[in-house]
Amino acid sequence: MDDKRLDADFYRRDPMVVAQALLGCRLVRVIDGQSLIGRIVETEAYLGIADKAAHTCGGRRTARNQSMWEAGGLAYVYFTYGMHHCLNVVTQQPEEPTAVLIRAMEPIAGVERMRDHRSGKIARDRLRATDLGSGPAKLCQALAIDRELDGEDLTTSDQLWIEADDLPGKRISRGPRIGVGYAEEWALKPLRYWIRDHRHVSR
DNA sequence: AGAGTGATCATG
DNA sequence: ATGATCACTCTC
Repeated sequence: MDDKRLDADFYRRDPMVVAQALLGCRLVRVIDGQSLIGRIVETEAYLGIADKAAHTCGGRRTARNQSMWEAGGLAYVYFTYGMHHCLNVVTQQPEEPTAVLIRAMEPIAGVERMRDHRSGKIARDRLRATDLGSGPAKLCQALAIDRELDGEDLTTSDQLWIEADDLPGKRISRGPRIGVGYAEEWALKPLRYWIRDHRHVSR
């Protein structure tokens, strides 16, 4: 039953490769014995020390970003803007601090529980299907992902992992990453990937 | 287009 | 200690 779980070899590759390979895969979050599942439809690659948009730019190593310095296959969850969490998967080898940001998902299972988690920000009856996973902080809220899951090993965890899957006939688009305007020449590099024309992509 | 929000980090 | 920043979201 676990044969589709992505293993360490999947994650220990170039983040640009992993970012594209993750499109269509299933993100699984188990909470209180219930499985919440979303299909990944949008990602961004962060290329490490040289990447001026990455948290590890210039070799920065802090308490927050420590997970990015570990081996590929861990979760890197960070907190920002005083209220939002975002989920990354760590890629490559230890001391190669690269990662892929999960930017959007299509809710697949446990949708009512996701709505519960998202209610409060938006009144429950105003929540549309695309309000559950069409952004990195929205999907973390829907899946109840916070810093407690930072450093979680996605290859062995019973709370959070990713399974191989595909969307037959999907087309991949790419473009500049969102929200990294400060990153100078790195701001415009096409390191954001998404499934073309998919409803649940952000923006 | 602007506000909200507080952990995080570089500075000193 | 302090101040600036922020891989975002919501509402206007």
